[in-house]
Amino acid sequence: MPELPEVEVVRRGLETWITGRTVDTVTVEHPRAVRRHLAGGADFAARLAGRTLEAPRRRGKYLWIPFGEGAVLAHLGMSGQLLVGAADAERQKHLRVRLTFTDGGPDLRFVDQRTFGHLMGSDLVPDPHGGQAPVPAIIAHIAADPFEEVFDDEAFHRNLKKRRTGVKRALLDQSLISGVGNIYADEALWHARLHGERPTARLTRPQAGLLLAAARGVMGAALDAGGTSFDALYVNVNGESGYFDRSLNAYGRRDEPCGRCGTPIRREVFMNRSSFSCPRCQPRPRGA
DNA sequence: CAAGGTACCTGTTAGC
DNA sequence: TGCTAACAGGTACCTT
Repeated sequence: MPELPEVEVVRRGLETWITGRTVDTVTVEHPRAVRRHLAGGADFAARLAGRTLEAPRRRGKYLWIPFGEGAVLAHLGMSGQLLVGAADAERQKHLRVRLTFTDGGPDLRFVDQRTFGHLMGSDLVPDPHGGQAPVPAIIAHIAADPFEEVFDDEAFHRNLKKRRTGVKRALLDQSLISGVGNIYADEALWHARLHGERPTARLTRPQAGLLLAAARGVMGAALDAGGTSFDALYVNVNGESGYFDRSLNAYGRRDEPCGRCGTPIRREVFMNRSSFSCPRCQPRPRGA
């Protein structure tokens, strides 16, 4: 599933392949792919056609390609792919949007099986979190991600203290910290030896620091490995899957021994999804 | 306003 | 063999 590292791999691929190229045609193959572009698919296409694309940018799991005062914003959802390939390549079964370029070179395709992803046009506004570069207005509520210079570790801890929720919920809350999804949340919690239902209000500053370091560590390692792949759904911009799942310590490892203490990893259902943790290293908080 | 539940989706796999 | 249920889960939206 595309979380921050996977989206960054896609961004880098796009940077190589589409920066400076001018869009020729835009074909929306499925209206759901542009459902958040409220003016509709025809408007989406019209806003993009003829534009020269600048270097793609990213915050958390959101990716955007600026052009002048606006941008095309992408979220890959669970299964979205942005594929650069030969303009005459076979049509993918789940092709949602296709862009061709005036140079006649490789096209750009948004392919998305489960359709949770989307593309949309958005105006750019000054970064509400203090960054130098403008950001799409529609993601103003998305927090900086932990690899950004403007991410404030102390503010993150202060915000955790103010919350009345569990630490995994907080990690998945993109308005507190962006880019972390279910997989890297479980991995970061395992490294920090915290159960996901530990109340954020009682996290010490060292614990919060350890958690941030763990999140940066696991996502950085995944980025170095070129993104994680658990099934054929995630493919980077060049169509090649990344490999990282062997490095996972908790996620998806039910009943396998914990890498620290050997206790079988447990699976719990939380927020309608799976959570994996070590029963010994990450004991449930009392009363939870 | 914070917190938490749920709809939205489709392909694969486990189980009977 | 064929069917059904569970599962994968990010985000907007809704209710409390």
